Amino acid sequence: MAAIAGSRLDRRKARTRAALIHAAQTFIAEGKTNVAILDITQTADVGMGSFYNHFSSKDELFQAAVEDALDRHGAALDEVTHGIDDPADVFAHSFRLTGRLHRRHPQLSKVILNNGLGLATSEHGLAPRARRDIQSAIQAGRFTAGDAELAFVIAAGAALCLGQLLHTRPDRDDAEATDQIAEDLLRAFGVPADEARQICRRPLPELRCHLSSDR
Amino acid sequence: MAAIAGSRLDRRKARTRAALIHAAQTFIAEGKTNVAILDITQTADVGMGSFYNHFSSKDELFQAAVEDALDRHGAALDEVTHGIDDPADVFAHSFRLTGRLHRRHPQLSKVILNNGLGLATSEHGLAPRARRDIQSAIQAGRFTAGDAELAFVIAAGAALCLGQLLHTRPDRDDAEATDQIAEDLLRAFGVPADEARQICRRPLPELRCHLSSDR
DNA sequence: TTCATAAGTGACGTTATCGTCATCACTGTG
DNA sequence: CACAGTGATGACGATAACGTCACTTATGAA
Repeated sequence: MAAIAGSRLDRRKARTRAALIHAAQTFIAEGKTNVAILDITQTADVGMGSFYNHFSSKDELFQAAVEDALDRHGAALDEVTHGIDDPADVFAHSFRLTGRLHRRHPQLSKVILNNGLGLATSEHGLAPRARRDIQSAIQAGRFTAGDAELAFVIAAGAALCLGQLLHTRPDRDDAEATDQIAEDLLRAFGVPADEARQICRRPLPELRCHLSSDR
Repeated sequence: MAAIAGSRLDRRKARTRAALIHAAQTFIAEGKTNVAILDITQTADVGMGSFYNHFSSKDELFQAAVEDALDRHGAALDEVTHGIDDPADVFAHSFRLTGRLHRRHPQLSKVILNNGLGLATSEHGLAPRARRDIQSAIQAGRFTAGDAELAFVIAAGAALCLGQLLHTRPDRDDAEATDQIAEDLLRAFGVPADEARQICRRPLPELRCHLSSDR
């Protein structure tokens, strides 16, 4: 009866729901947020009527789809940065990995970018984690920025626009651009220049897959 | 026959077109991009049939509405910064005035934010002006940033997320937050700290109105 | 004054999307 | 094996938005 088991019936329901969410993410990734519900259910390969067993409106589905995508990525970041002590390094790791995500997982990236700024102030997904990391770094004296919220604004904006840049200019080296911006941000937040450079050159761990498609 | 005159008939046509664009901007500002064409024409106080005399689709109208809004703001910025010599100061002026716009002209601000990241890479509107200013500052040796494009990414992202923050947290002082971020950006781009602070405390000129509503 | 043209108008037939509902399929239990 | 419950399904009527078109009004030239 737990969330995991639920045995069969629950699993079937979850599968249908996941198929709908994944279809929605596909459409979002293509910028198509005006698709008909019928199109969504056909893409998800479920019956039209099934839609209303799970969501009462298209907006509700899209919202769930975005939350799903972000929670997956956020959880993956938490997993990877779990053992890092230096808060500045945690921030840098998260930023650099998120920057690399735009090319490695274009669908997830576009889900994020299409919802864009709304996510920056959301209480779910990446924003609260980023705020948490920045706050930690300030409290630990690693960042000297006075206002964590403004530091977050700069970092979030850079992350979003960087994603846009990487999609628009396929010729640009994503890792190089991401690391350069991460370094700039660290300096802007008060980390000494040489140290910022060193942190942003450390090797990065692999991130596990995050989209519902990546079973 | 010039763009200005066109005498009467052209002016009438332009008025109808402007009414449609303004109506579209109103809806965009409310986050309503799914409104029916009939709603738009009613808001614009023109006949339903008139719509197709000017635009062949809703998307076309919305695109025109966004371009209109941005061009107005960009032109206003150019006007105000025309006489400033120091490129870093031009950048700071533009950024600080754009930050203040979010509260002073919420409608225009929301038009920008709703289109969000797409604008950052657009060839029209604010993006090319910002790139131009940053490039000038780098060439003049005022910014030491190596890559103008990455500097632009950080600045554009900060401007957008700042707008989102100011709409989400009405309690925050918009001028203070904007100037603080402008100062952070100048430092990130290589302007000495004390100079950055000084530049971002200079008094600002008034910006003329920019929306088609503000005749 | 008369005519030609450009723009404005809204009613109307067409099309697409919605959301419901009766029914079916699957699951687990007694 | 029969029965109850939960979810899946797609056809269907209702609704809403679309885009056209025949007509009116405004403009400017002859």
